[in-house]
Amino acid sequence: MMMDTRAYLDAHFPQFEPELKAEMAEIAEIRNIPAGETLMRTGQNIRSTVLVAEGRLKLYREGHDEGEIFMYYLEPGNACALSMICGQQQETSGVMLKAIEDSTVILVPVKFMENFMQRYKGWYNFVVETYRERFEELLTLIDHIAFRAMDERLVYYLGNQREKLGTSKLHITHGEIATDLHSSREVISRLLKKLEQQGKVKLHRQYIEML
Amino acid sequence: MMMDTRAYLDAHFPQFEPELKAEMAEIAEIRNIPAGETLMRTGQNIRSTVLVAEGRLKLYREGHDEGEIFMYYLEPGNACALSMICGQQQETSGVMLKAIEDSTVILVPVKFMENFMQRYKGWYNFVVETYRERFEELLTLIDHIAFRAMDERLVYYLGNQREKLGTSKLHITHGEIATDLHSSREVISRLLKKLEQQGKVKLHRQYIEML
DNA sequence: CAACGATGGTGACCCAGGTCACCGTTACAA
DNA sequence: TTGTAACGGTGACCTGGGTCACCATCGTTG
Repeated sequence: MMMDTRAYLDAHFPQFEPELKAEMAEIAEIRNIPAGETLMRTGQNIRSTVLVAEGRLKLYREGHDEGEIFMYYLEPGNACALSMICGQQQETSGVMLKAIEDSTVILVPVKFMENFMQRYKGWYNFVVETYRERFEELLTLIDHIAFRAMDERLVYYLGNQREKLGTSKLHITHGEIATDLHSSREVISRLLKKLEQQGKVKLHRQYIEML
Repeated sequence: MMMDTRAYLDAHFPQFEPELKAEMAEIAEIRNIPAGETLMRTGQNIRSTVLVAEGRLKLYREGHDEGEIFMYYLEPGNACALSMICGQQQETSGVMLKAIEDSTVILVPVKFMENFMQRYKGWYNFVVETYRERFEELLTLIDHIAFRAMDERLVYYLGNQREKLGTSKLHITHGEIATDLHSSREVISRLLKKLEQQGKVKLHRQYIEML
């Protein structure tokens, strides 16, 4: 189904003022991203704020030499906090955005940010709230990797997945989990088995059932 | 030396519009924090944005049960990004602010934030820039603890200290470094000695000289 | 059906770094 | 002067988790 910018804004950004949505519809660009594709921000400077209209994307922090770590999901109604900030300079800051479902994003050139900020409370609140949430999320990530052991991180990860994906049958491979937690498949397999013995999950081929 | 709010603003926040500074001087509160004192934000909700006028503070992330990790310094002219966000709800988000020098902060109640944001470009730019810098800093922290080994983190830490403190004689104990990196004194001592053998630093009692 | 790739299980091994125990040195206070 | 606390050094030991090697199972495609 093909929708136009205004329809997406109406559907997922109800808190925006009608006039704001009208202005945005004029200037924004729509982009479709097929599942699996990554918007690497490692060189290509995004000069637009990214609003998610459809689908689901995963945001990763990339290590200096190979390796990555999962930060958080972006869903319809969310925005990429980084893309709101990075705009002015082409700082790329080793972050990777990957679509895990076919997704649609709305790109609003950053040059309008300041103007919208001053004229629309709906936009101001949205931006502040976005920063706040992502900041919290990064702090949570920091204390997980700094203070928690892998088994605890795994439990948290699985809980998070269930919540975000809205199902307790997680169709995710051990290898993917290992990538997201920046660990290795073997370790994740071992820990999962331990969780199964504790009766917290049930392992199946291709998916994990949470109990 | 006792200065008033306006004098501090003139000294360290030259990018603010004169009218903004005038308004702020009316409503802001000044607080002095002696060296060593901590503004724990674990329960006490800061309803004000914290601007640093004098001194130097360290911001830590606290672990769930004891333990902490150093995030970054706040210096005159900086603001605590978290205090800009957390304001509305009393979310405390396990962060600790510790003065390492006698410090003075300017507290601007958050209820003025939105208003200033819309009326003063100087304030808007300051806030956006603050978010951007701190976000970057958190991302850097994340990839250090996620991807780097302790020796590399130590080197980075020392370089950072030299830069921020403006001297290559670092008056800091091994124990403090261990706390900041969330490691243990013995490990830091061993790694420092290795760095000394590599000719990168010279160890003295009470301070470390960087070469 | 055969072959291959993706997935997952398992044991053996290794190592960074956390912990423990203990000691030496320096500074400062009683 | 003598405690005493802070600081720093060092060896012994342990463990979480990363790595390697290899094998089993399943689904898909030629």
